[in-house]
Amino acid sequence: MVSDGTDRLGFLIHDVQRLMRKRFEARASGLGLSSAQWRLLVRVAKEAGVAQARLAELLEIEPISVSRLVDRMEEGGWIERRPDATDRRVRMIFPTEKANAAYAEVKSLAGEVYEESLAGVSAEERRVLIRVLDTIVQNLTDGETSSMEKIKNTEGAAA
Amino acid sequence: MVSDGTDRLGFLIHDVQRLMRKRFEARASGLGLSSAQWRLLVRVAKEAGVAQARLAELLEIEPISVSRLVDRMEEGGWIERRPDATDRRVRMIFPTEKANAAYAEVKSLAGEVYEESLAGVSAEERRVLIRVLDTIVQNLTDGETSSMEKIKNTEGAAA
DNA sequence: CTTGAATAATAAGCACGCTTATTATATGTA
DNA sequence: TACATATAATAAGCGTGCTTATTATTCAAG
Repeated sequence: MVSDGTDRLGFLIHDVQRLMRKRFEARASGLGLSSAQWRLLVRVAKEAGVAQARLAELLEIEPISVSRLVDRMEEGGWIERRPDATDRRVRMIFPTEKANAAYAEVKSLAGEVYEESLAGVSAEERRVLIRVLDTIVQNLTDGETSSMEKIKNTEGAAA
Repeated sequence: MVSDGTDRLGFLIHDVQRLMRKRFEARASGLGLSSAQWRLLVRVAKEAGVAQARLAELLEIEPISVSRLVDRMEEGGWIERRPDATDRRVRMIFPTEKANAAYAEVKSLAGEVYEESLAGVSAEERRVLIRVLDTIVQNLTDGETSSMEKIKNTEGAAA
């Protein structure tokens, strides 16, 4: 059945993501914190001192994306880089006082955006939404290292 | 404590969008068509000769974003710009033969990505997903115009 | 110790969204 | 007609993701 609406899934997800980001950033613009920066900050708040490479894993983005995001966040005074005593390649990332002070406020602000988004959506529908989105992430994350990576690694790996 | 998972909504939507786009572009990379270009192509296929400004409305992105997207798609041979006889400001956008030839293939390719994403998701859950995403788009689109006169809640079925 | 592979971070440059500003053309009004 | 305003498209430049390549450092073998 093509008429169940799933043929619009990509368009819908794309629109929802863009609109939610826009709405969040309109709210947070006073603070100078983007939604990508907020995502990173949440991780750093939970694991102060985390290495950038680990952050890239947690956020599921590439290390270079973390690097440039951290550049801007350091400029913005949200985080700071400190050297790791045991591995000089590593930069440990810590939230600043400014970040800790703003954390609760931004979190509740994000919550507001979620509530606005979900106006008129029942508790049961919300549960289904979250469950299905979790499933999609798993479906798309699993296959990521199963087919392409294996092929790619066969060229020089277990020689 | 409202631990229904909606506090992760922004993160989930963001991840799903990124993963779906990545998956689609991995499939379509042979054609050289990105997901943004595919979205535009769908519109142009339905309304050949549409003006860029109208495309911006339909896609809900800014005219400048359309302008640069169209630049790349013209270079890629997917669309062509033609002058409008009655308004010299306007560039009418037409799909090329290449686009028409690839259309069905890319559409089924997008469908494959949706199916992979939704593996293990029941028909009922899919219906809820699409309905809720539609609701979110409406919730977030309404407030955008900042107009005072909104005709929302026009759905007759309140529960 | 030395060599070579792996890892952490970064640089360069692209796609696609944005805001703000500019150019060309159309249109409404005095 | 002439002028002011509106509209279509584009330019410049930023943020955030990416791929590919480079540098510094660590680690594993010989």
